[in-house]
Amino acid sequence: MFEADRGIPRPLRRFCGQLTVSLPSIILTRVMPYRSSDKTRQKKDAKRTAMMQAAVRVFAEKGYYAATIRDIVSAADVAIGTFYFYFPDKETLFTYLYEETADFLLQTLRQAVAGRSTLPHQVSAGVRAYVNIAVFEPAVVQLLLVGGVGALPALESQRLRFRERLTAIWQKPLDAAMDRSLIAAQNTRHTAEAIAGACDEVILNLINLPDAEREAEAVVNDLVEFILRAVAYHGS
Amino acid sequence: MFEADRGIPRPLRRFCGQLTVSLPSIILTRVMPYRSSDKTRQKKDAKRTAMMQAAVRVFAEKGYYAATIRDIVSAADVAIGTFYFYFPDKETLFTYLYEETADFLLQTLRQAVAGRSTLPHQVSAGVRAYVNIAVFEPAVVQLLLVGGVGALPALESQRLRFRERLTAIWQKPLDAAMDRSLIAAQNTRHTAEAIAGACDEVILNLINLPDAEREAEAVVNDLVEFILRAVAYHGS
Amino acid sequence: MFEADRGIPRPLRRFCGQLTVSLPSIILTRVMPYRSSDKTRQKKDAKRTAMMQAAVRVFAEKGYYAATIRDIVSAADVAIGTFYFYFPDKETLFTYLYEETADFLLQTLRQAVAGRSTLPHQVSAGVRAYVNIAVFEPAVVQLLLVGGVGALPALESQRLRFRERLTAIWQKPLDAAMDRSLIAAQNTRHTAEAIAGACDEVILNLINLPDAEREAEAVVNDLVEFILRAVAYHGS
Amino acid sequence: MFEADRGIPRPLRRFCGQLTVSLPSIILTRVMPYRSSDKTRQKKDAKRTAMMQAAVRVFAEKGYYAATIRDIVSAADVAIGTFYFYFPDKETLFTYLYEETADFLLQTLRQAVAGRSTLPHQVSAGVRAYVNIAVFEPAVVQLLLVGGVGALPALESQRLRFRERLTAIWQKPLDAAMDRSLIAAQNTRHTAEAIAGACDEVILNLINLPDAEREAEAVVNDLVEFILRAVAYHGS
DNA sequence: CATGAATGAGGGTTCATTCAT
DNA sequence: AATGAATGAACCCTCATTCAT
Repeated sequence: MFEADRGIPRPLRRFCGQLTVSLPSIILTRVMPYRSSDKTRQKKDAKRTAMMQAAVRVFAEKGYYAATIRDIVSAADVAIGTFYFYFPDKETLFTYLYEETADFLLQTLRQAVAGRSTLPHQVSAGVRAYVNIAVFEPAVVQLLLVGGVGALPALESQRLRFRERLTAIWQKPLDAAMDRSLIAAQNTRHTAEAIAGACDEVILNLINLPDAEREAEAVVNDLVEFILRAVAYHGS
Repeated sequence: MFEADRGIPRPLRRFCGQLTVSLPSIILTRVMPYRSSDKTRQKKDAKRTAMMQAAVRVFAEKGYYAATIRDIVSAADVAIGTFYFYFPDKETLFTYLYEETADFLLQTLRQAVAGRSTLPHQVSAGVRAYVNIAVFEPAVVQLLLVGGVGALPALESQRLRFRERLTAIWQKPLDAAMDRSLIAAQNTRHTAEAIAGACDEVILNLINLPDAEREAEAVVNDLVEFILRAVAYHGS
Repeated sequence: MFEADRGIPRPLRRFCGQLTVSLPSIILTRVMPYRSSDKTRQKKDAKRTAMMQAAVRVFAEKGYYAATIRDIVSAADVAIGTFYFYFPDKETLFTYLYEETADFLLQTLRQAVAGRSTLPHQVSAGVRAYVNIAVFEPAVVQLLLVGGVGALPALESQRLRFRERLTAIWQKPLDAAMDRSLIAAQNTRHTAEAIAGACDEVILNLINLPDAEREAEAVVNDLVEFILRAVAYHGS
Repeated sequence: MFEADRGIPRPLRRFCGQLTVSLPSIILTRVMPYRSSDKTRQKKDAKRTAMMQAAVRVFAEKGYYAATIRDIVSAADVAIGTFYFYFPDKETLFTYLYEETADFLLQTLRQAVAGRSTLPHQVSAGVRAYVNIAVFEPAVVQLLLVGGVGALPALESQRLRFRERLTAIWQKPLDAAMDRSLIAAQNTRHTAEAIAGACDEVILNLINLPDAEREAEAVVNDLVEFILRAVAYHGS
């Protein structure tokens, strides 16, 4: 059914594969633009990025409160003061990382979905993109789904916005499909929420498996089929 | 389709309505068995129960780290020392409350599902029970889905077990139905995970609504339909 | 000339002598009224008072910035946490102590002056009161004149108000005397400032002497004569 | 009475007016003598001087502790490292600036007084010089009277020496006048202290006024009269 | 010479926990 | 049983100082 999709995620996969290294440079570098000697600045940016990577890992693993600045700086192998040279404080950094990470995830999903024209392809691309990120950059998913839950009260609204936007990504193609009577009549908002929650749960379980990468393909297929059934899709 | 279900949740609803008061006495009292004069023990149990109720509320609202012992004792209107008379420490209490709360939720779902014989009734009863708890005892759901996420590292395995058991509740009837070819062939494990995640997300969103109670019925219906479609149920 | 004054400061002296012990109970105890078992409260108040005494000493000796919470608690022989049980934070405590100390000093001067009817007696009583405090409770004077200078920006206005009120104490009798033509025509505001500054300087020097107590009498006399000459007092 | 004085401070006034710019080069340049190519040295000296000016301003405004090296270097528009090229450390610089500033003030007063032959002229010239500095170089006065109070314990003896020398400047002409019976018999030490303190207080209040410059003349006159009355001067 | 990234001791503050009353 | 004063480890953060470039 989704054979046509097989080719789709290749670039994403490769992209995500790079992510392990390059994600930070991609999602974390457009910070505070400032000029100085080019070399110095590049080095500084590189270090900031490295520290952010470390911070994402630590926050993802321990959650906001349990993660201490000491944890982060020792993960980044720098001194405490260095942290405060690059970032104003723990809360600001966390908020920033959460936002950037959410943007990265949402953008990736959005592009994956937007690039397809039929619902099955859209669902397949979206799920596959999500799974790819989870497998190759698990810290991203963990930060969003675990590390940021029950953290700062100030973050709660940010978290809700993330859920909202995530839901919207699914709801949009559903509305389009319902308009064209390709899926059953339904409250697409609730459906979209349910899809988002379903993906999260399955993917979090996937991450915890010893060899997530091998299971990924099956998970993608099962999730896609689950979703297409759940929305009652009946091809043209 | 689910008219027959209407009667089902009556008892649960009444039960849960009481929960606002009695949940703690119900789910929280089989603690550390010890004997003394009957009256004394009863009084003591009542106090412990009251403190646990307070603790659940506080933990659910603020999460493990942000909730302080002071928050809890002042919510329970006792002194700090009293806390340590009844409980060994913060972590132990939280772990215990999480376990008890999980048991309560799982038991309720399990019973709701077990009491029905067809998949639609089972799904309907399960979802309705979950929604009921969420609406009438939101702290329970919040503690399990929010307050306990990213909290203690020690809790992570407990959380996984909870997810496992929650998934199992859905998987069992699915396996039965698949055996009887009432649903499509599928990886029921993945399906069950997806259903659990879907319910969580939709219900968490429900709780955040201003008048959750009024929306509850629609949410139940949408979720049940979503699930039955997702498992590709085709009546006998 | 000031023989009549000889009797005056006796009570003050004795009072101030007690101050070494009782000043805290006098100037520092009308804090946050709250009730509990009488004994407990008394003990708590006593401890708070003791800690305030220690804090005054440390702040007076080292100044606001150089004084650390650790200095204060070790001077009071308690743990760090105890400090924060009694006081909200360093700045609040310092501000409070400064205010209370200023009130005590000003009130004492004001009463000394108000109790006399002729300018020489007023000047004599005022100076003697000031010197007494300086000799028997040097920390009070040091806190006001040294420890609080250049401390918190927030304190600067408080310090100015103190100087203002101190000046006013001198200016009032001068205005009265000028009205009755007992002193030369002059800008009493400037004169009062000058008197206040003169007293501070002489008294600070007195405190630094090895045996301030013995020198005190001479200082009082010299200061009184200085002031009476400076205002050009000519007896009835 | 003091008309003859009018001419006296002219040069000082003009000098002090320049001070706003040139004081640093005047009081701050005889540092650590070392030779190199003349031009280089000059440039270096200029930079050091500029940094010292900035430091005086910052220290005067914020006090020793609240002033950070970052404040100073950003006021001087250089990098942090540059600070440590010119000065060994914060404390040494402050101590040095305090000493230099004190020398400048004392020297100016001493010269003003030394240049007159009668007590009224001496007092007038001294007060006027002090007021001039306060008005045209307030940072100097503020550093000495505020920024250096309660700062470093190590500075305390230096501060006492400054007070000592300041007092001596007043005491010397008083002793001379007393020898010639031009003033009443008195403890000139105490009188000199009182005068010094009186001047400080009045002048500090002057600085805080919105337009100190306009008030300056009145302050000078009032202070001079105050002092001459206080020492009981009776013209030849 | 000048820079500014990097360091880490040390300061203020919080909060789980203990224990005398 | 109940209280709440007392404790101190550990947290976040600042800032004087160093040193490679």
